[in-house]
Amino acid sequence: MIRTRIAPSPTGDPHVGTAYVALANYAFAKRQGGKFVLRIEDTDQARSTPESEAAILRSLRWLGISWDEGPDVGGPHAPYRQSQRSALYEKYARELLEKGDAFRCFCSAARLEEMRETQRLLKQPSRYDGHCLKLSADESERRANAGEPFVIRLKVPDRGSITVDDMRRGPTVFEWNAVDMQVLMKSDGLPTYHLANVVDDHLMEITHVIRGEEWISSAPKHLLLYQYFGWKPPVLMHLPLLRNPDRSKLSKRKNPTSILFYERMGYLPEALLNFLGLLLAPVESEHEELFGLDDLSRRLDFGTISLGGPVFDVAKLDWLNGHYIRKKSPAELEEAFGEWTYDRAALHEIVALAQQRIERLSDLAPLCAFLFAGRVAVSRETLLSAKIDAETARKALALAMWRLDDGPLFDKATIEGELRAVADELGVKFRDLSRLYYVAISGSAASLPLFDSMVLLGRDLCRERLRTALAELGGVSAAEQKAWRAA
RNA sequence: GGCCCUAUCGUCUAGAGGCCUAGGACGCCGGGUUCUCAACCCGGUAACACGGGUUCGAAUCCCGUUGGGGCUACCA
Repeated sequence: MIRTRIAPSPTGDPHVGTAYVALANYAFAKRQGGKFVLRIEDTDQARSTPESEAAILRSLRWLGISWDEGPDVGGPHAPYRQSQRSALYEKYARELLEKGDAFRCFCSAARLEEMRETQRLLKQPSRYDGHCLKLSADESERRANAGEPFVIRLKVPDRGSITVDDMRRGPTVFEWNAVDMQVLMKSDGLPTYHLANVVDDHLMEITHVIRGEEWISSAPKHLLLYQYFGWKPPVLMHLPLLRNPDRSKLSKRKNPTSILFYERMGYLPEALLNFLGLLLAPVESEHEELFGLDDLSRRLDFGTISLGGPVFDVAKLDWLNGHYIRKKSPAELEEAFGEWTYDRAALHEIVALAQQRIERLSDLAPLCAFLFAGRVAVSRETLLSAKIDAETARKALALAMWRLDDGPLFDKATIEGELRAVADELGVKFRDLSRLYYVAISGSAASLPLFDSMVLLGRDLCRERLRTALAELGGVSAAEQKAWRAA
């Protein structure tokens, strides 16, 4: 029985890359009557949030992807949330420690940093130097008992090599002396991805690990863990990474990456699914181009999948979306629009906000139109004012984007607080800066109240409008980004 | 810097030594249809990164160069 999994980390917006990998796993499992598991990798306590987890589950469901086992539907290998499986990882880490396949490391961050710097200078691979490997078992035990903080690292051989086999790429040889002695247990007692992932994949009987290409270089560590535990490793398949138009790894700095964005923008789930599917299962003729989940399962073939990282081509997505919109009956389209647009309560709110600002009923729709739009047209002239020059404006937009990105909440108070903080940071009055935000968000300097509008629009659309306005003013260079973020 | 992956039209790709004067789709351009615009139909533009091999024959195999990407955390 084939068993695959998607293991998202609930540390932010549901990413289209997650959907892409989930789709590959789902389709591969279903194609041979296997099971597809969803597991939440929330071992990063600082960054994981329940809001993010809920959004990821919801987004995948919205796309039409379902799972046989998962935190919400349960299953024979529950729990499916790593934060609830701590005892397991502790047990296995202890086993490695006892067998001498792992060791406690008491090194300070400063020492490790210095070590890496030296290694780079000497043109050597970055790798733990084995400092704490020399500690005797007694001393290691004694220091741990004395309460000294430590991590547990994987012991990696100094010589020899390992071959990683990939369904599409075939074998790749890695020299052990270039593989780092990865931390398996953090000082907070929680496992890192590397340990948790191996333990869970084994326990959950995952037969095929289909994941992004960024994991290739840690595959040797994972395989070594399977060896140490005496477990049969899964078959590996590394998918190429989705790219920005400039070919770098798809990132929200340069592109909308959140599934929520595409949903709010008015893309249909079947269109997004088809688009992602096209990147996984190429077609030979135009007659095969339109397909759904079942067809993807039938056609997916990792043996021939293209390995050049595909650019996320929104123009093609647009075309597909148009196709699916036209294919609907008017009644279906009406229903889709109803689901997409604001609910009754929000509509009430919108009308209330507009009421005092209109003189004729016919003023209502134009005033509110920006709330129903994806992007709005902005120009340099309307964005800038006598009080705010282009430099200040660019910085104000960039800072607003970054501030609004973090934090689980996107409510009125949060937005107001963050935007006012930007004004303070720039040493300008918020009143002078507000016009910029009004134009960026609504397309006009005369509009509905800003913070309310932003809540209604949601984080994803707001971020995209700020990004669009920023691009109109010339964008932000890498150097500026670094400097501004540091300050 | 080190290690690894990768390379066909602008983009997604077909191509598994002769079927390739390299096919399709999106985009773009032109035409048709039409009360406008879309949609639709027809046509066009456009690519095997480069250099060496192997072979009777290479987009396809090998090596090198170059380009792109990833990893290099007590993040995943």
